[in-house]
Amino acid sequence: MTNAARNDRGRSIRSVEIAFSIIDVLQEKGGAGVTELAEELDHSKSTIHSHLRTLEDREILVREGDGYRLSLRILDMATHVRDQVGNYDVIRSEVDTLAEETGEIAQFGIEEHGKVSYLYKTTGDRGVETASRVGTQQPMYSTSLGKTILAYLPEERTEEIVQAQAYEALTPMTITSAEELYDDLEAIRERGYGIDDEENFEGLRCVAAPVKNEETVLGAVSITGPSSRFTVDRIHDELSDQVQRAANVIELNTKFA
Amino acid sequence: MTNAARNDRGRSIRSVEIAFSIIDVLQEKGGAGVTELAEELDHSKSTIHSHLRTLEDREILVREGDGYRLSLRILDMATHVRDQVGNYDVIRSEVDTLAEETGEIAQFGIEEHGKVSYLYKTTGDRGVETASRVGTQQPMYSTSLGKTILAYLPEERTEEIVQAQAYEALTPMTITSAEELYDDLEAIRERGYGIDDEENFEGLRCVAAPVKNEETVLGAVSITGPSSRFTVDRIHDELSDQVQRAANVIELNTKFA
DNA sequence: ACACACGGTTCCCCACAGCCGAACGGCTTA
DNA sequence: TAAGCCGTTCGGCTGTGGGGAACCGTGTGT
Repeated sequence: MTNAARNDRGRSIRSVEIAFSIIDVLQEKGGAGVTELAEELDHSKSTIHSHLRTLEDREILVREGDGYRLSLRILDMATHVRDQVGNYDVIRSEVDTLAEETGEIAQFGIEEHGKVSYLYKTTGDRGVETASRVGTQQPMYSTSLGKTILAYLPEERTEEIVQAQAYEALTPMTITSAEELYDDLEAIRERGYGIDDEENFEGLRCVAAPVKNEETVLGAVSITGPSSRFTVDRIHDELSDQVQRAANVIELNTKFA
Repeated sequence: MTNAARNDRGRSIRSVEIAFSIIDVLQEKGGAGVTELAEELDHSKSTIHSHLRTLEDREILVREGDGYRLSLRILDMATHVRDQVGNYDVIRSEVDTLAEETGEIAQFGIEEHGKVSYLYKTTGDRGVETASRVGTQQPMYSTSLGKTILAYLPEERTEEIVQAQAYEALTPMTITSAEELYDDLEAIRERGYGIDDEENFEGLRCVAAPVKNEETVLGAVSITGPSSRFTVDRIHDELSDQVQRAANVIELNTKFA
């Protein structure tokens, strides 16, 4: 699963690929040496060596004892990225509020590369542990965030993403065809919020509301909780209002590009 | 100040340099298109184009409307990096405590590339604004964090860094020679904590204590405040104890490599 | 104490990766 | 309709970046 040459329309730059595969390994392993990287990535030591030198000069990584690890410059990059997407402060405070009010997990996500990426997440005091972490990705078709965003993306882009999905059944409830998905998107547009009814993870339900203006969706806010506390009724009567309110506040404090 | 070929021992890989210069520009500008990048970086559009394609395939950046920006994958990388350095949770909670107790700015930093990099920072309720942000860098010789770390680095590395500095006088108080610096490092080792007496920024003083075991320094904790509230006496009598206590707690909860 | 193994580093050479220029296509503005 | 601006595609020539092998410095086992 490491090396997959997927998208071969047009050439890719090999040495850049190598550089980033090095970074990937360093991220996973949390540090490695020349020889280790060389055999892991199947390149000569000299090749890896000059790459490491280049990355070190760029201060992307640091010598740490007997190997290399990624440098804190990444943290600075992360701060910039965060601020570029939307009004991070507002997003954070609204998501935090949501988590406090409900005691559950609240999240904000956007679409990237046909998947949902989490920009911010708070775990309320009785929040269940989930796999998602800030910066990680989940499928669009199995999450309330993903489906909600999808419902408000430009038609063309929606089409593109819907068609490109592999539709793996993560639970018995997962949507596994483009048709079902289109139906659900329609339903979301009608009621204004999206639901994940144990479609991504058994025993968990989520509600999400979009942050958008007339033409663009920025992303969506969601709350996640165990089905026992998140009954379908409670979602429609109470929780949907809360996420929508949060989404509105973020919307109002966001300059759309 | 953007393109400086500094360190020419050994060859660097050009295309990787280009890729990262693109990333740098995208970080600064928060997004740009092919043509813009091409002239900014003085390369042909086709070159930039294939680089962008490569980076997009790697999901390092995303098409956003009429340009590209860095993707949220960076946030995930940042999380990993944070966790690799030390026990992030403990560092955060201790630094937070410090900031609460004093109401001022508390920080944790490590040495990277001969500079101090900030891993975590909290601004207490009356904390002054400073330039430092998480992931950014400051000189070793003008900050309490830098000098304190320097005092406990392996002799060889200390030497190397001390010699490599440019010693710019940021304020009238800044240490501007290797000799003065060596003296101060000696003083730090004797008393166990380092002081920045308006050496980095006029009107601000800092105290820092190292996090180390017998052979290694991980980094250092510091508090920063206006000289009016941070009198020299108060630093020695009271604040130095507080940073040292925090440093100790972090130390005890850290597995050294 | 020695030699051996293992990691990082250096050197040089050659193939081909990657950079450029030019031409193209799509979209907006006048 | 034409002109400008953008991203994209193409092909060719050149220099760069990848590989192999030899080197060095350090740690390890006997």
